[in-house]
Amino acid sequence: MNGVAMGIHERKEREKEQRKEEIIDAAQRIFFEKGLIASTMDEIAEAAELSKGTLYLYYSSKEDLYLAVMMRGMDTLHDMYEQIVNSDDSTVEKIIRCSNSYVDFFHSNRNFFRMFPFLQNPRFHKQVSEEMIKSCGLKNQKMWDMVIAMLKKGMEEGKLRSDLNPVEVGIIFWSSSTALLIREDSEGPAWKANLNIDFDHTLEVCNMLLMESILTDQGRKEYHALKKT
Amino acid sequence: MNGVAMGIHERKEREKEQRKEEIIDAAQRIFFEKGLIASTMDEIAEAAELSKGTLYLYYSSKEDLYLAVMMRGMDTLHDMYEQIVNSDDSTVEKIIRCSNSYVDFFHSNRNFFRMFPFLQNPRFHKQVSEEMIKSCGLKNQKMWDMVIAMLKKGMEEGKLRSDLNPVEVGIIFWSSSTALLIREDSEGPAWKANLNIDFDHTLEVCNMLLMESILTDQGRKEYHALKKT
DNA sequence: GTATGTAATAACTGACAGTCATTAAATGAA
DNA sequence: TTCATTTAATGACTGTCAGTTATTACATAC
Repeated sequence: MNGVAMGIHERKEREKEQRKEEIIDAAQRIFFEKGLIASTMDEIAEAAELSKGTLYLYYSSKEDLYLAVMMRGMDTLHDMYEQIVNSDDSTVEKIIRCSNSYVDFFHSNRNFFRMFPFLQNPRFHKQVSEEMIKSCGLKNQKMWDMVIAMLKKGMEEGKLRSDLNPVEVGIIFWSSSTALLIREDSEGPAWKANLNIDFDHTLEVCNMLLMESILTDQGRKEYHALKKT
Repeated sequence: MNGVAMGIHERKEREKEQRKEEIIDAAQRIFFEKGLIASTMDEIAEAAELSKGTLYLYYSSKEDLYLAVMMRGMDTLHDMYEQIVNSDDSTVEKIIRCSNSYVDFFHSNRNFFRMFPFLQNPRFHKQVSEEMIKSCGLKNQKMWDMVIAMLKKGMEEGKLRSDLNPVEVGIIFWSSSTALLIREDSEGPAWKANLNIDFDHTLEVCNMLLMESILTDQGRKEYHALKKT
């Protein structure tokens, strides 16, 4: 292989990546509109201006393609968290900002948010390639690591109760927020109409109740001061 | 119509109900084993020793049949809660027992529990008959009413903070418990292996943190006394 | 014993995920 | 420039499955 051949090889590699992105673009439009079940590979192929067979040269199943789209959402969320965690705010402030960001993400990226529960259905995973699962898990891991490190630091600073397990605290916050937002998405209007419940408010209350319990006296003082501003 | 004819009519009615139950029996076996997606109506028909066409005389779609099975699980859960709420335990005690019962239900009826998230996916609902949705919603409503009434009573008794909305408190407890149990089901072993997290313990911590925050001083005293026994 | 209504069937249809034999295009050597 | 070879793309095809429908079998009523 000479220099020219190498250049072609690299260009092809680049074009392949580009094609993969174009396919995700098309898939995103269709999945956002109709969800996983109602979207068909033929539709996505048409939207991508490719034949269906070609899609399978780049992604090994519909579910793989679905995950590829979802990963973009995870990237967005990851970047938001990274920015917060790496800021020079105090830990208490960071925790508050992380909670708020999750709600913001829900409101401004609802279509991505709706994809996340897919991961929780183990029965779907059988359709998904091992590679994609690993890639997804890695991204997830990175996000958790950041959050857990933040909580651990809060404990070392004496802001958070150090008799708690930071991993457990992370799971509790994340899970309860996610659950309330999923409910808001699927049943929000009904609860609003029947019992005048606003889920955004409910989530605030939930976080407030949990914060009250996980903070030390020192942390709680800071928390209340911050809430007033 | 004479008396004899009426008797036949009633018998037929009875047999029809019985057939419906037999179909649910068969569906339950298949759905438990393979989940919604991987189960086929042909399999269920074979398990019920009927033709597929006959299933559609009794249930209008696969999803309807799935919900019919799920409702059995909801009945079980409903009965557990009814018994607790109607007992003569104190309100604080009832709340604790409700939380524990939910975990018990998860462990002894995991196949039913796995069906519940189906309700949270709005995209599936299009396949389900209006009638079945209504029937399901009603059962749900009854459970919520019980729980909310219990919490309201706790506030009136001065055990729970009365500046909180009992509906919101109910949603928060229910959602966070559900979320943690779903996670336990799908990712439990992985978290146990990687970070030595036990979700049953995490859920206990979560409930403890929330309880600490929602109880009044009086309620908290009772709570701690009860926890020691 | 025959007409009528009801329960059940099984062959059929349409939709869709995924495959594969074939075609078209780009590349590189002669 | 020509032609062989590799790579990308196609679209017709297959198998599966939810849901339908024309037909059959049977119980009831007269």
